[in-house]
Amino acid sequence: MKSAEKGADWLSGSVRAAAVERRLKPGQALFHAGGKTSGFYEVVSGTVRMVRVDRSGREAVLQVASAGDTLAEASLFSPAYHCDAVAATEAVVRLYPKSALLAALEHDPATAKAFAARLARQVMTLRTRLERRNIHSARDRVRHYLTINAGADGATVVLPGTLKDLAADLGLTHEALYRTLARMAAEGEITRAGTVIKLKRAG
Amino acid sequence: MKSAEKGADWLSGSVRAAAVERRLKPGQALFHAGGKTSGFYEVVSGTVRMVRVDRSGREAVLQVASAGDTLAEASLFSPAYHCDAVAATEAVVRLYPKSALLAALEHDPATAKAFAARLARQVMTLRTRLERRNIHSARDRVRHYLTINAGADGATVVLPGTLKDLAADLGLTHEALYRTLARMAAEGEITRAGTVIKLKRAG
DNA sequence: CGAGTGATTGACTTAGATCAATGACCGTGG
DNA sequence: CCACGGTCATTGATCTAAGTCAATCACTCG
Repeated sequence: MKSAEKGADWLSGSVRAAAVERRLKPGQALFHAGGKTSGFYEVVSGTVRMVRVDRSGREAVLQVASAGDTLAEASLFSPAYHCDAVAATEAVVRLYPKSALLAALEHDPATAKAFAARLARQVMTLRTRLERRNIHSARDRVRHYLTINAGADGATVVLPGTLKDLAADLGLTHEALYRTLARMAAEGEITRAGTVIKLKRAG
Repeated sequence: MKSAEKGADWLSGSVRAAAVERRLKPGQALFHAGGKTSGFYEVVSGTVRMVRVDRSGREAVLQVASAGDTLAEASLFSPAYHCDAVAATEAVVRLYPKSALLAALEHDPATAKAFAARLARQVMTLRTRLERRNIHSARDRVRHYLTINAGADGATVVLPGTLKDLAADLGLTHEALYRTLARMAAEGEITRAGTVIKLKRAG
């Protein structure tokens, strides 16, 4: 329970030791486009919104980061931020200073490898989630999620959060998800016990 | 025009020199789940489909990689592949051997940094594309794309491919995209000249 | 014991998917 | 040099799955 040992366990102790926490009020900015980059962040609690605003005032959300998510990794390799980050709620973030990270990349192959590994896995799961969004039917989207997240037995899925969270992840309204799951259960395709779903007959 | 200098220009010469090309017929497998990992790939031409098949035969597409895309970066950090990769068309891929990459990560900080930078940027754009898919209205999705991809003047967007390609990227049917663009043009929000779109009035 | 949130189901509406047809282009082989 | 097959771009008509609005019940937390 040493304080230096909190947070991202995929970073070496020296980098974690250099981390700095910061508390944000809702609406408070973490950084602005054009500002000098100081490192990348991990959201400890609350949610932070990354927004790109073009010169004519149009806004576009690039990412909404919640507890456990990281943000602005790419800023490590850029002198200035390319978007704004604003707390959407009361929030706590942890800054991993650019200098510490880059030094580790240079001098500590193990950390470099771990960092690259994490990014590569992130790329993989993001690509998969994006691919899922290409599926139009709600039911097939749910199937995609379930088959990919099935446990070792290839049939049991334990949801990490609420059904509403899952609905958001799938890009469905919660109502649509409830109905889809209800139909799948009614037709014997799945079995449900609270937050645990079991896949039944194949295809 | 040296052959060792083809392909991913973000990799050091030594890694690129170790690359191996392979030609695939449609339906031919590049690797299988459980197989020993040999490295990650770049698609030179054609398209390759990554598919996860669970034990009961259900399939789920994880990624569809086309010319210029890379795949299986995460396999660098894993002893075995976790999905199948199958050519969807006649295709040519380039293998960057695991050993060469990992050696570079260990001994060549510049390459490690470049590799991490590429992954970080990929994570960023994937998150943005995923965020875009959270937007329900076709029109707002198009707006999101346009404001984020506007050029230096904050108004001009040059499409990288055809409108059909864009439609796929946005998760819309091409018909829906044509109609949406037509409406936006009719209402003066954009101007269009072939593959170039200009944003007009703000908000 | 209220207030807040998740889970669920019903009724209604609509944006976008589907199906279909047409014109513009473009490369290519005879 | 041109006809033909292929793809992109575009527009119309129709249909439906999913979004939206709304109400209820179960739970948990101060």
